[in-house]
Amino acid sequence: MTERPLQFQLEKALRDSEGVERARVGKITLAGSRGHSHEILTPVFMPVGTVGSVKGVTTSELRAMRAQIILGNTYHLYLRPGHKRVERLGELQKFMNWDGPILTDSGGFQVFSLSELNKIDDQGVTFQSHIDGSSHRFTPELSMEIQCALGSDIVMAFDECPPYPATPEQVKAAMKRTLAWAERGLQYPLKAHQARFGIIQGGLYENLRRESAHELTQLPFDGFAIGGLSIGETPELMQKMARFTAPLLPRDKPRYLMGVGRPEDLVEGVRAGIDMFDCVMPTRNARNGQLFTSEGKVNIKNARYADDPGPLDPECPCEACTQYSRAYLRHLFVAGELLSARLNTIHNLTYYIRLMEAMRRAILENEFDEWVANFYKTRTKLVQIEEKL
RNA sequence: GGAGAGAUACCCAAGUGGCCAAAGGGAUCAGACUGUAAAUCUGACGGCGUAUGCCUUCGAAGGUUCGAAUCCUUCUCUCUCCA
Repeated sequence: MTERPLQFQLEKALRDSEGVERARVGKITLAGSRGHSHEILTPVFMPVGTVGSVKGVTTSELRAMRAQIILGNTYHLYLRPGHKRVERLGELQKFMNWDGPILTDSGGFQVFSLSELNKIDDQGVTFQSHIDGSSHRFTPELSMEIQCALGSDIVMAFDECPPYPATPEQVKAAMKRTLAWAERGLQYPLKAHQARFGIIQGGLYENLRRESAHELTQLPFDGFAIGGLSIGETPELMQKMARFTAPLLPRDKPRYLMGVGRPEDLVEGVRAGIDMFDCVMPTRNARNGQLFTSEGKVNIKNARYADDPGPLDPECPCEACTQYSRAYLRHLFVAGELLSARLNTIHNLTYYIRLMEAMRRAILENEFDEWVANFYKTRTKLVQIEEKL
């Protein structure tokens, strides 16, 4: 009897005031390729490495900050350097020298983000490459073929992420298509170690989310993702939909909120009952000079840090915080030094990963509510200081 | 000493009678960023005001004109070439 490529052990779940299971702690075990299994402690934040690189940092740096799993992107790696080449070079894990697990996004998000360059029909999507304008056709089958070649540990279904705002009819059509594509993708054989996640769509319509979850969870996926959020709606609406959708997903499988988000969105996501998150925010914002700290966000380019000899975040153990001053980090950013992007990225990812670790600990120690209250109190410290000035 | 060119906002630089508080770039200041077409994008950038507004500015002083960064006179300074 072959083991499933993914097993999820729910260690603890807290109930909210209405008795619904919410914030939870668990352990994902992935079979892994080449006989190396992986364990992921949840809740977890997954750094995004779209083109086979978490921008600005090495894989040894990712290991040092205790990143447990990272993302790669099907569409981007298919275009460059080509999934077959990656496979020849030992699959994505070996190619990028990352010994941990990898989740690949299916290219579904690019249906949304590159919407001006594509045409969707029931069979698939015809893209124009953002690199050279050449035409490419993606189908659920091709997405699976590419992810199979990449050898990722978690394979995402190829979905359609409709834009926001969209009419119920549009969202419903995308949701139905996502469902049909999910079933087609499941027919495609993957490697033995590869787990599959389905993606719930339905926009901001509760009935569509419910229908999507109901249908999709009948299919033999190893985990379920909530897609189609954080695409322009307010954070409050996004959080509300995540909170609505999370309990619709099986309690014995991982729940993944795609593309989210700000630190407070992660807190609200965990509180809603989500296990996995990914977002470009810590890496992209790092390159743009916005840093997340235990006291709130810091725009390191601000003039007020020019003479600040203190650490970026006194509570952070990362290299940027322990070895350099705010004044120096600001100088690096203003001067356009590459080291700025690297140190900022190391810091933001460290902050995100430690945030998840802290939430996991708080849940296990039955202190989650207090922890959340304290989170909101301390992270507004900078804002309060500003208001006083 | 002779000939020529020039002086515009923090810097570089357009502008040769009204559409000019003055293009563009840089610097500076601030903001945004949510399954990465992003080391990207947006805004402010003489002063005051919420503002249609008012005040001060294009080397200096004076003049022409209804109106001047723009035309005239003188002065100051800078650069290039020739001696």
